[in-house]
Amino acid sequence: MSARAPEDYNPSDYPPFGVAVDLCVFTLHNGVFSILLVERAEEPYAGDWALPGGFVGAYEDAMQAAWRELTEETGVERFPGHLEQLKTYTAPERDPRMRVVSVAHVALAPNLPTPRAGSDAKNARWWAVDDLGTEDGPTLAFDHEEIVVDAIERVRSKIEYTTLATQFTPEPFTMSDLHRVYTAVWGFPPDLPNLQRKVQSTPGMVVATDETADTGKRGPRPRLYRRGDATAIHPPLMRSDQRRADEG
Amino acid sequence: MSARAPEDYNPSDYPPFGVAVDLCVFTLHNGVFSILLVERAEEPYAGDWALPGGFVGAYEDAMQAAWRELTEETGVERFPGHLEQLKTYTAPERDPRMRVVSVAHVALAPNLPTPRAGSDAKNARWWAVDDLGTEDGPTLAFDHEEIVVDAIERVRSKIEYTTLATQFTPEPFTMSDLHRVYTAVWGFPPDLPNLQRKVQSTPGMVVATDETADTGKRGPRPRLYRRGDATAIHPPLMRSDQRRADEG
DNA sequence: ACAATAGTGTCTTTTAGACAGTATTTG
DNA sequence: CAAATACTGTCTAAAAGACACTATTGT
Repeated sequence: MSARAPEDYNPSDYPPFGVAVDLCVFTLHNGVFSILLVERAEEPYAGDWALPGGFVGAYEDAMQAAWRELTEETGVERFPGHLEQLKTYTAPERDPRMRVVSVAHVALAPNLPTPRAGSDAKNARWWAVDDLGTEDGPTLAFDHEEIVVDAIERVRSKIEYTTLATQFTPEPFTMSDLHRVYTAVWGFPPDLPNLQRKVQSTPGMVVATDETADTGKRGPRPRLYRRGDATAIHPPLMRSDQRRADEG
Repeated sequence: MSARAPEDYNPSDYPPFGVAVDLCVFTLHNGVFSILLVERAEEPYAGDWALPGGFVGAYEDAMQAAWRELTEETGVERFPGHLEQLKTYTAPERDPRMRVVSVAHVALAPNLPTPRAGSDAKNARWWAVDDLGTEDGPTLAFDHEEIVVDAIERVRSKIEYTTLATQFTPEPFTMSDLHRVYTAVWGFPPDLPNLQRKVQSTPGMVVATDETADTGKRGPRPRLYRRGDATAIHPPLMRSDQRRADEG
């Protein structure tokens, strides 16, 4: 991956860089934990799938650039979810055209619409996270596979110790909705009664409304909740045994 | 902080950036949780204290640049500790001279020597983390105060759920040494017997040697340990009640 | 002998995890 | 009324937290 330096290379050779933001936008699409990818129309990696993103402008920081790209790429007026910086990828040859570093971000939102393919002549769609890396899944451009792997792990672990799971479901929501979020993101169902106990005993994670939902299905009408002010779950809500893949 | 864009600004104006790495190097200096800062000799911010760092070269990634700076700035041959990326800071006006983004890193190591002031005509020293932000502490240049705050929180939280605390003490070490690490970093002493139980019940966190240390002091000779392969502590070791400052 | 330190054991409280049981609504 | 769903309650096991107690070594 690393480029070979010429013989007369002096490490105080500081080239100009392009600085880009890349976005790992996650949602629950038809209940399936999914990520937004765009199909590349041009070389390099034409036909492969890439993270949406773009360059940081002269008068904005990376976060502003990410918000800007987010509304452009998802086609929503005001992106209704959460955005945070993930990590910066800087391998010298990550883009064969020029030296560019990518400040990757993670975004979460409920129920985003299927992106309009025609907006800028790029094909864009949701991919099930579970299909990535399989033969049903996309081939990823650049170092985007590495970025996506990091992003998925970030989301899966961050809903353990923060209230971010509530960002995946529109308000108001039921406890079953939240349970579906955890199940979709983690890939296995936590115990619903215990989840409910934990969520409700975390001050400020959710706020009960006095309304109930009409699910159309039989059974009692479930209570509706809204997001609270709290950001942390303490102590965390853990995916115990299922968790054998550790990070540093 | 954000620069005003001119009237005719087009966001597809993508200027060249400088890309730097900044280092938050932490150690236990005489038992005190400390960070390495260098005094600036030139404008801007002459006389203020800054994080060590430098530009990323043409043929290296940020991690390589950080390792390079680390050995240069600490004056050790091979830096004996842990290094990881923290976050990237990209505010347009963070450096008044030019547009430069900083990929900040966190480094941890045991007992680093006091840096030689004369190496490159810059004054460099360890500052007690507790003195930062007080009148005994340094004034920080650029946006380095923000970076340092993020870095401190990263270290304090990361020794909860990883084995990184063992990076702060030379091998071999005693359980009291580890206890001193947690005490210094967190600012309060966890219960020693419970800490010991937790550390020893985490498979691969430490490996007992069959040796004991001669402390010079009275009391039994404590057993010596080395670092194990494990990186995660699961479930985490938490700073319970003392922890009222939460992060997102 | 005494004081300081290392390390073990034990008791209590809390929490997670599993799951039974009850209530509510629709077909 | 049956079936599915929402939700509460209960039991058990594990872990954290507090702290007593024993053992070892130097003064």
